[in-house]
Amino acid sequence: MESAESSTILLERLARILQNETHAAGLKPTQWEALRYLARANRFSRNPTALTAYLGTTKGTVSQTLNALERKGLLVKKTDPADRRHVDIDLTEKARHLLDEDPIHALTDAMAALPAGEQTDLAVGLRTMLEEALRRRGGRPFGVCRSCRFFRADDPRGAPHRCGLLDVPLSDSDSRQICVEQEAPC
Amino acid sequence: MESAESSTILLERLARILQNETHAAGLKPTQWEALRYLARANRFSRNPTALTAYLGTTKGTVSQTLNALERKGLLVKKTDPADRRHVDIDLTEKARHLLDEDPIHALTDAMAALPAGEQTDLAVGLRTMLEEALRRRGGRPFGVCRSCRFFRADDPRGAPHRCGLLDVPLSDSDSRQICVEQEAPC
DNA sequence: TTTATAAGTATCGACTCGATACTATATAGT
DNA sequence: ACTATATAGTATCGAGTCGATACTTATAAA
Repeated sequence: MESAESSTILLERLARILQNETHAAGLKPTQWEALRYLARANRFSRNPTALTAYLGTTKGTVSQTLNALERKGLLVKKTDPADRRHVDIDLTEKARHLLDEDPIHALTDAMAALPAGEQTDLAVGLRTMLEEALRRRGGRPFGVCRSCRFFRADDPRGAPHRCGLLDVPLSDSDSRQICVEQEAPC
Repeated sequence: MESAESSTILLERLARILQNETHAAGLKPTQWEALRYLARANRFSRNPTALTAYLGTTKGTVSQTLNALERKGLLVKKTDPADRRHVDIDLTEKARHLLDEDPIHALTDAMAALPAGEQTDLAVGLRTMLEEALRRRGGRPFGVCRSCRFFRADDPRGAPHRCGLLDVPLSDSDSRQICVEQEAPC
């Protein structure tokens, strides 16, 4: 179909132009994207493997990107004593302040200026395309914890909520963050 | 607005993942994009400056990309004798054959699989976002010649059509190609 | 004839990206 | 317990992107 092809080209071109707009504060587009993810990910998801899946790249590349961000003093890595293969990443205060000037905000403004209907339609189409792209490469959508089929609200044992998959207690703020393990309800 | 922010993040993430899918046949995503553009551009638009505007990058970068493609035998540059500052780019047969295996085809299939309504809505939203992004950086949308306000169909002087801006004759196939100068009717 | 502008190229440094090879660490299979 | 084997990350390579800056020609304007 002709229009599918032109939409595709539109999407590719828009993708490129938007990427190139996010060269601010001495950070590369990928570095911003990593920072954004890490700021929104829960404690099971702030590690190189999860970031690799999210970015849709390879672990080698992610390792380099994380090194670059570490050199800039934007994050700290620490090894999990329970399983010394695991690395946990924490953003620094500097990184959190930097995220206030995220160049993506200009894009959000443009998006917010769309008529409400168009905005929803666009979001639906984008999500479908993303899910299709992820399905092709065997990736995960990375939803928010609360929306997971393993999420158990109002845990009887003290903690506000609980993860039925990993069987760990969850705070209210945990439940609002992105999780690698998230799966849509069946 | 919350949903504007999540759509933005969606778009950024999709952008990245799609870009990374187009690493095929030893070409980089940018090289594919340049090839695609050059295959669709008319004779006024197959030059480094137009490509720079289309890609939304800088002329230095484009110069390098063109050099890389020339080394691979995918294009030929030639200087315009009338104005020796101008360079015209021609794709080789090799490039045209390569475009048949353009990795973007997989994406087009995904787009074509969307319900017709969603597909149109997505296209509308994408176009609006692209125009807004271009407006911000002072770029041009690069429409097809026929849809230009300077397009004159059925030229009395022999040639099928004519460009009212550059005052040159246009063939039928010219009129279906992308033009840097294209402007929407007022 | 200067001077300005336009079109491209060359080079630099930091970084991405896929690929490959490698180092730990943990888990299964026997 | 002992050896596969899988998992999580890191290191390094080569080609290329990308913004920035500086530069060369070539044309146009004052």
